[in-house]
This record gives sequence, C-alpha cells and structure tokens, in this order.
Amino acid sequence: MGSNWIHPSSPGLGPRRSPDRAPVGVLEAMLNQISEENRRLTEMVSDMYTNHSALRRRLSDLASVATCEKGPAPPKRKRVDCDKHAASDDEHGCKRSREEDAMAKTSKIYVRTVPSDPSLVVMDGYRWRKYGQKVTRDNPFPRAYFRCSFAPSCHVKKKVQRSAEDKSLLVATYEGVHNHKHPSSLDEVYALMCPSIMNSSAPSIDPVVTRQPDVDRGLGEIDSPKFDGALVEQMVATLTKDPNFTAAVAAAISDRIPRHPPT
DNA sequence: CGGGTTTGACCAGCGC
DNA sequence: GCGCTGGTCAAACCCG
Repeated sequence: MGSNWIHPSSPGLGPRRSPDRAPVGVLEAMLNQISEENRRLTEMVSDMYTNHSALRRRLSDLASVATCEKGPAPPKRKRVDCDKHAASDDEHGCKRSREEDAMAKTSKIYVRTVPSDPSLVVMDGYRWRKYGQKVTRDNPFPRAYFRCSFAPSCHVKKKVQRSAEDKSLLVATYEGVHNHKHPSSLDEVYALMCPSIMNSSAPSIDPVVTRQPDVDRGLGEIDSPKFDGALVEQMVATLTKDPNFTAAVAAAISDRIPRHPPT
C-alpha cells in the first residue's frame, strides 16, 4: 500500500514547474490521481474487510463447535424482563420468549488478563456502569454486573466473572443488543485494519474467543452489507482525520502549488 | 457537582 | 412454605 501513497518528493506527478506554468491543469491531474488513489484504497479496504469477515466467521464456527462440545451454561432466570418485554404474552409465551430472548441476545466472551489483576474490566469499547457485584455459589470469584451507560435507552447488560478453572480468564456474558453505534468505532476500525496495534495498546487484555457467534447481534451487524458501507465511510473519515495522512496530503499539495517569492 | 463504584438489603424464581 | 440463590436496587462513598 505504501507504494501507492503520494510522497511530497515523489516525481510521480510530473516534473517541477515554474509558478506561472498552467497550475490548473496540474491540479486537475492531481485531483484525478488522488481520486483514482482513493478508489483503489476503497477497493483495498473492501477486500480487506471481506477477508476479515470470512476469517471471523470461520473463527466463530470453530468457537460454536467448542461451545457445543463443552455444553452451554444452563439458562438463568430473569426477574423483571418478562413483565417489561413480554407484557402481552401469557405465562407460557413469556417463558418461551424469555428463553428465546436469552438464546437470541446473549453472548459470551472470554478475555485473558493478568491473574493478579483483581479488576473485572473487559475493554470492549463500550461504556459500562457497574450496578452490582455478587459472589456466586459455583465460583469463588465475585461476579460483577454492568449496564451500558453510553445511551440511556440502551439496556444491554454485561456480567463479568473470573473463570474458576483459569484465573487468568475473564468470562464476560452480554445480554441484549446495543441500540446505538459503537462509541469507539474508530478504535474498531483500527482493530479491523491492524489488530496488532490494538493489542499493543492493551497488552494485558487478550480476547480469546467469542462464543455463540450466531446470536451475537453486535457482531452480526458487522457482517451486514449496510455495515460494509458504513465501515468504508468510517475508514475514509478516519484517514482524513489522521494528522499524518492530512499532513502528507497537505505537503503533496503545497509542494505543487506555485509559491510566490516574498516581496 | 455529576457520574461511577461499593455494598448491604431486598426481591423473585426454583427446588424440596 | 421455606431456604437458597442470582439479580437488582439504592444509599453512601469516591473521584476528577
């Protein structure tokens, strides 16, 4: 990709010219080249994303197979969701919708952390407000309860508990679907493009595997064509916000704009 | 002062 | 009905 970037000192756009030498034509040529560059970059990003999606689906399939072999956690009961979300249902319908709800909107994520780190923080980019902590019977480590605090209308919940078998493993259980955009979509774009950079910024956190991928709507959105376009737009916006990118473009342009000697 | 965390109390489902 | 348990509430507290 690097070879496609316009370097200020690169002679790619023709020889240097004197300030009075048809700058409009040169600028038009530059504009065309930049447009072409932009189109190629967009295609590259799309290809990159397609490959990423395929790999992600493959990983999800493997993870779901692992879940089936290990056996899913028994469905937990819920107190008020039945009344809130299925008020018109009868008892059976309520129970069924509750089960379907749990199946359809819950996902488990295993995150590797430093065993000595007592915090139950899973860096998933969303903003969470802790509303409770409990020590459960089958696990000596406390379970923390979080609610999404990014949007008041978002009722997504998250439970985080250290694995009893592996102290270095945090188990984050998500319930519900975010009804807002990812607050750090920029980070996600970077994560999609260069995960190694993201890992280096958070060395102690290592997402291991995402369970029940088919029901993880948050990730499911990523696989939609609609998200495709949004992702490309986001990446373009990201590039244009990148100081290095804008500086390079500015340098390239300024290098070709006729300079008038100081009077 | 506003937002987040802590923590004991409370509530509701489930099994016996 | 009772006890156990997971989930939630809310007051007190903390912090920037």
